[in-house]
Amino acid sequence: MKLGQATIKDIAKALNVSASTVSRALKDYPGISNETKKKVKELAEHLNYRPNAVALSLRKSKSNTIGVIIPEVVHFFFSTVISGIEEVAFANGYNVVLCQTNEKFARELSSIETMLDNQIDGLLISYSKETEDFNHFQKLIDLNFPIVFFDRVPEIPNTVNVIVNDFQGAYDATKHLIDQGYKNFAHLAGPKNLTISKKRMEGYKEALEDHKIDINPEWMFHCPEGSKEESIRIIKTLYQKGGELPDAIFASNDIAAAGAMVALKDLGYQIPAQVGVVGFSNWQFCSMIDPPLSTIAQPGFKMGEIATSLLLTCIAEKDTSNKEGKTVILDTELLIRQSSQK
Amino acid sequence: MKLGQATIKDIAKALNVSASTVSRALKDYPGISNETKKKVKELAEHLNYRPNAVALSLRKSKSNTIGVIIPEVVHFFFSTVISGIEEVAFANGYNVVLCQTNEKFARELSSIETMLDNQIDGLLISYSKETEDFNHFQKLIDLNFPIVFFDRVPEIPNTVNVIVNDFQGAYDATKHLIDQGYKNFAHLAGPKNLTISKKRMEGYKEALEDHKIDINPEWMFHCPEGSKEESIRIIKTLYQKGGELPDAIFASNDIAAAGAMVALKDLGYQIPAQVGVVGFSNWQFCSMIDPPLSTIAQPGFKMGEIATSLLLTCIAEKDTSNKEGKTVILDTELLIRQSSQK
DNA sequence: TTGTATGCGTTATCAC
DNA sequence: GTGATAACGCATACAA
Repeated sequence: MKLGQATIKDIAKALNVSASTVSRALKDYPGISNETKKKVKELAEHLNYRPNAVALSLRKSKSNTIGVIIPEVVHFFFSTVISGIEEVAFANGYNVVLCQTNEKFARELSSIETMLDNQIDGLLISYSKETEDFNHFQKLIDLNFPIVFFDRVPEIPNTVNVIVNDFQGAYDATKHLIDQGYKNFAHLAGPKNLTISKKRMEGYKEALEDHKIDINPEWMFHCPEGSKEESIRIIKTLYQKGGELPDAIFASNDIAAAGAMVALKDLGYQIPAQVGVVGFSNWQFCSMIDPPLSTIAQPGFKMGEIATSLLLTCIAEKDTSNKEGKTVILDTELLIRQSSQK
Repeated sequence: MKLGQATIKDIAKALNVSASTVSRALKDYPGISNETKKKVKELAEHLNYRPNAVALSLRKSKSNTIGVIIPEVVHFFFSTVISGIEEVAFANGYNVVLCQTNEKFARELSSIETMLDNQIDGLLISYSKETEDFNHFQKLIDLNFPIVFFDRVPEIPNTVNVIVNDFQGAYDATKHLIDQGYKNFAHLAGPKNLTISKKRMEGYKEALEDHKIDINPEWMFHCPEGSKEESIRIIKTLYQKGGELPDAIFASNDIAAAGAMVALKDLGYQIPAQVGVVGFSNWQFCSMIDPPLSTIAQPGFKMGEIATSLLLTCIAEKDTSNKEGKTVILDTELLIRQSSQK
């Protein structure tokens, strides 16, 4: 009895019945006398019997485990999503194995391999910033393997995705700045290969166009890192040049926005009086910094919940060859704080 | 060939050899002709053969998986620890299954059960705020099951733990406030049943005693939630009473400290001129809020790395009945920002 | 009502 | 050099 783990065999031996009888008794199968049922259950209880999930996986070719791959746990938004995932998985008897890629493509590949080796029943994934080739996903999809993408979704057909309405969020943020009376707009954009970056930029552009405001391409900055330091650098360089300068900044993530604020304050600019700033994601710090940062809230927990529900459905319907894609789009919410109220 | 997963049997059949031959060929066992080795390996490559980890677990009674139980992923410190854990686990061929308890005791119990059912090789755990009874841990320890506690460690003998020097960190923080010339000290303490709370309070007290400063018991507040709102409530209530008031606050976590700052600013107090504040943990937002919050940095990533290394050692030495406990204590670092510089 | 045989994928232990 | 068999823990088709 290693590790106190009693097996069906142990029970069978002790009771002088066969293993199958024990197995059936434990699951209330018909055709087992109440007496043996009782005996078996009592002993099982007494020995603290718990079925070996590994053996079950092998037997049933089902692990009741889903894999989750995300870029970084430390990212507030993703940690929120994880909570949502865990909640639904747990409630449905599923385990969660987690890998973070640290935004590395190689890590993404190897994580998926390992998870498949471990016979996960399905995969939830938000891919890395380095990922530009989607073959590894395509293979899984071709095999009809249950997979749901969230937040960062690949541009391949017939996938199941959960995203937020990045376009609308960016549009709302930009429109809000316009409504506040700001005139000259700059945008700190995310990594080029992420759809979310593109959508946010499109939302930004469309809001400006709808209000007949010129888009200055020199005031669009790509921030591959997405770090505070990066945007401090960018904003300082821009504002130190002098000449005509933006009085409103929409950043595609809060960290970049916070960096911009640091840079602006360093240079002596008043926020929001002279420059307005809006971010994206609603990290915890947004309400704590000075001035509090207006931003677009994303429903991370909900995204996790929905993605997991969809995945469980995919798993359940795996054999019904229903290969249609589907994309759930969640609404964002504009949170107006001081950084953008002129 | 479901899901494209070829098995050893498939290879054996295709090559007209036995499964054992294939198994041996793949692992370069002695006594296999180079020719068959080559044939087997080529076909394996071609079929993209990958060993079924579940079958291996069952066969070897070893899953190469470790369980990690933490209170909350959204907690910045814990997410840092996770990164450290993943790094070391990954580098050593281990998988990580993750459960968060959301600070619930019941959830902690059921998570452990499920993980054990899944035959994890070892457990890394930081228990919930609700956990006051350690029997579930004691059972595992009695069975010699590999388990390492981090950050929040139980008061039971012969456990393996990784913690930070909470006492010293709190002492440093308090001494720093004293050195800055603050006179009247208040403390926002953590949940009573956590050792870290006690240690931090002890460090706080000892620093005051060492400098012959009176400890006002009415200015020690327990913050079971650890939320911003909670400390706003506490601080507002305190300062609105009037009379003699503290001019320095040491909070046992950054969120509470940030809440205190919000409350103080609302009431019109100048930080750090009138009141100094120091937190604990060094969340990301500390450097972004106004004024930037002085705090005690904890090496979360390193904690994760060390805890995992220790666990892997425990797993390796499981049979050598070396039941000695061990506690690794990591140094903290005082980060002096504006909130405490008079 | 219960037992026997078989298989999930792999490998260790014999045997030839 | 290679193959047959058993075993890890469990569930189930088939017998009895």
